[in-house]
Amino acid sequence: MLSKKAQYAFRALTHLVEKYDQGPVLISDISKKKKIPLKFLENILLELKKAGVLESKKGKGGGYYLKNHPSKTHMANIIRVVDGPIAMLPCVSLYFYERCKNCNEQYCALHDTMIAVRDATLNILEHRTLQDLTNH
Amino acid sequence: MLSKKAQYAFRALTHLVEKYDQGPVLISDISKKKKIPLKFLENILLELKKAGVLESKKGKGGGYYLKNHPSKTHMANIIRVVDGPIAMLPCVSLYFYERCKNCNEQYCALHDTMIAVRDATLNILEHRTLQDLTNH
DNA sequence: AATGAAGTCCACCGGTTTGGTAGGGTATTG
DNA sequence: CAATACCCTACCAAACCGGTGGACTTCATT
Repeated sequence: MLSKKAQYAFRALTHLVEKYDQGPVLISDISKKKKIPLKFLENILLELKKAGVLESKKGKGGGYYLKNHPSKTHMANIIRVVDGPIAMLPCVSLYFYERCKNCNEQYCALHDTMIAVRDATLNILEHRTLQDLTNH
Repeated sequence: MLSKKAQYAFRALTHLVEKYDQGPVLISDISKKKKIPLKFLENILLELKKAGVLESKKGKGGGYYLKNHPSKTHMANIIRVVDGPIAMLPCVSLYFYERCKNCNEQYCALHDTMIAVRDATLNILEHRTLQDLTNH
């Protein structure tokens, strides 16, 4: 399940997509419009900035804005930044891989199933972008 | 990500599939063979029994065994019992549905993407069974 | 009926994560 | 230089996770 943080992130990003190319947006503005706790949102946006999804500008007239065109950022990317691995097991994760100490056996029974799940999931999440968040 | 509990569950079930039709298997036997903390395993097996996946027999010569043929129990079922929802959002979960209070909007942007992910995932997990755990 | 092997049940526990709050520091810009 | 707005640290309660302990039932066997 996506954490609340990730859901907040998507809501905030939706707002930023709507305001794309209209200059920086205040945290407090996003917070009010999308009803996200201000200080919590601050952390989320900062994290997204560090991950290269957002840019920010300080001082008067400052705020947050998308670094790239909405169509350039995959949903999978957002989830990874905020919630971590998408795969169901560390040993089948592409970005958070860890050797599976439990499957000492050369062949882990769950392995190929979980790879299949991962691929099916990524096939969707890596083809949908932030732009899709406002298509209606 | 699957919890350790779920991973233990699959390991234990693998053992029970191997011993299918050979009578009840001791918890302690599974614990040793699969290196799963005994008491923790106890909880897991009990949970699986309550969910109708396993049967047990008390007293001497007792133990746990699969209630149905391995090909009759889907992996999705196991995950739901042990870890809960498979879907990434409560509002797109089939078995743990909850109305999404955040998407007051008629149209939640994430909704259809997450439904697609859910369907792709279930398409795999509901077609693989416990029997697949030992195919090698 | 007594024994003892086995599952059942329930409470608890320490650590981590999650969701959230508070308050101040620091950099930028008008 | 002061207002603005980002940045950082610390803290907190509640839930969850992985795991343990101990008492209690049930049942086959003798």
